[in-house]
Amino acid sequence: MNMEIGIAPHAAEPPLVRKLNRYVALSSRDRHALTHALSLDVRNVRFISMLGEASVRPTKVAVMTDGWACCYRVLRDGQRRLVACYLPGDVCDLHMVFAAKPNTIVMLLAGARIARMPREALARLGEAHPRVARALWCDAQIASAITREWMINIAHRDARARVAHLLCEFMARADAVGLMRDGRLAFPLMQSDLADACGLTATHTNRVLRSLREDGLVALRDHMLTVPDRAALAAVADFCPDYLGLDADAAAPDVPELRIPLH
Amino acid sequence: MNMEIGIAPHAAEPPLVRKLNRYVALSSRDRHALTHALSLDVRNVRFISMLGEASVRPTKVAVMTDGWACCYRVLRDGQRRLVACYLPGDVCDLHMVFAAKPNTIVMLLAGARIARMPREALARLGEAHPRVARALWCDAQIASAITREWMINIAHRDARARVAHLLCEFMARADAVGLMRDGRLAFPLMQSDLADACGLTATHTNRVLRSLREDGLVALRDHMLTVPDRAALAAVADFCPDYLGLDADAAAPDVPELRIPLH
DNA sequence: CGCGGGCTTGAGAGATATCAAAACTCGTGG
DNA sequence: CCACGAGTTTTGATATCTCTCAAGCCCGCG
Repeated sequence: MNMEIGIAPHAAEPPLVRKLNRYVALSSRDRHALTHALSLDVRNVRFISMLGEASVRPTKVAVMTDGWACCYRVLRDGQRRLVACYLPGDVCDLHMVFAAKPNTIVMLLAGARIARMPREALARLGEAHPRVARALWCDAQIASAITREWMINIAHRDARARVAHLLCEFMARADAVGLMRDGRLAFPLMQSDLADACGLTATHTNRVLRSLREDGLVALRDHMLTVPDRAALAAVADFCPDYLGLDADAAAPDVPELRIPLH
Repeated sequence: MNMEIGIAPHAAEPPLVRKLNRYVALSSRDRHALTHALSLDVRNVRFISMLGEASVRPTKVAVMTDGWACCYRVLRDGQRRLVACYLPGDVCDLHMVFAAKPNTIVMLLAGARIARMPREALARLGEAHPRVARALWCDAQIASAITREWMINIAHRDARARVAHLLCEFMARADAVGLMRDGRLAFPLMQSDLADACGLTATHTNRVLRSLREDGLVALRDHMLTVPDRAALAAVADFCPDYLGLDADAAAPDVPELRIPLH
């Protein structure tokens, strides 16, 4: 039934490859090299678990292949605050590789699968495949843009809009990697995680979710997020997905000139 | 009187070069190349003014040489929210160069000076000088870490601690580029900018500043920030400067292996 | 001297936090 | 199969921080 068989073995390409290919048109050699590199060290995560150890620079870079992960900032009193979430195709810990003293940790949620590459391997890949390197810069900048957007969300919107905005973002990102099934998304975060990401208390997040549910905008039950009318939710959230860099066409006009090696 | 003459013409090196040299030990050829590239297009800013145009990808990358700049996220209703501030040595708009549709604008404050490099020139520089490229990655990741910290600040701390934290960060960064003069810092931001960066209203920020002033922690007058006891302010703010990557020694252990070209 | 932008202060409203407890879910062991 | 218990969600009542609106003040500038 798969009519794409004649075109390319796309199904075999990891989500990261497909994503990067949207930012920068990669050659088939580029894609193969990255796909291969991502196939050498794959790990399945049965239960929620930490990726690496707190405050030590990872020697490998981890890429989500399946499932969800969360990045927490660890405060000095031991508290944790959610600062990012990762879906398939996202690089989890590049920021820690460059930090002298990483102050974040990544938690892999149950059911996640990651591919890991030694940082030297990634570096060599970047040198041999400059378009891949450029795409990784784009990706890192988009990750940054997402953080900025979370900051704006927390600083600027009221609780209802915050939660709605976060959910819209998750759906947009999930959509881009084919995780949405007619308005439904397997959603492993707890309400307290959502609260944390929105700068709210769990109690108040619960009330907000109820209010959204009562308005028929959102149903969150059994680890399943259902949004009957995404446009309506986006209106509540003032959500504009441009920052995610997802619309393939508008993607970075193929300007091959800006490159900075990832050393 | 300058006893450093015999060592190196450090004074001539732009702040960015000195900063990058802390992340990655640069060769003198690296430093010269970057210094030269930063000397070709220098611009003085008399009055507050926009860098580039809203939502157009810059063709040149701007680097602060002197003074202050602010980066705003532009919301759909035309409002602006402060998402970053730049001091000498900071790259202003690299994130816009990679974005398909930049949603931020950079404002240069009166008295700022910037150096601009065409992005192709930066790319070539990165290829010819891999250590510079790696340092630019580090710098971008630190910029990201600062954004994360602002997010935590807004989400996690009360108004007093927020303002104190932001001021601590500014002082630490200013210190690193030699802008502090015995506990005093020329401080061009208005209270409403501070408020914006902290996710507070200007009114409440004013009250917080008064409270900090009454406790003898902060004096902000005549565009001059005075902090008699930085440790005391840091305690109020729960400030830990590690994320700024400023302590030269702890800086990225010279691991030359991770490079991704900036294409 | 008058004017405007930024700073300061006040009073009241409102959104969100805090504290507390009940209801529900799900895996586990008896 | 049921009971248990930990973790999660839900609800309620109250406290409080921050916002909103409004006015006065200060100072530099035309």
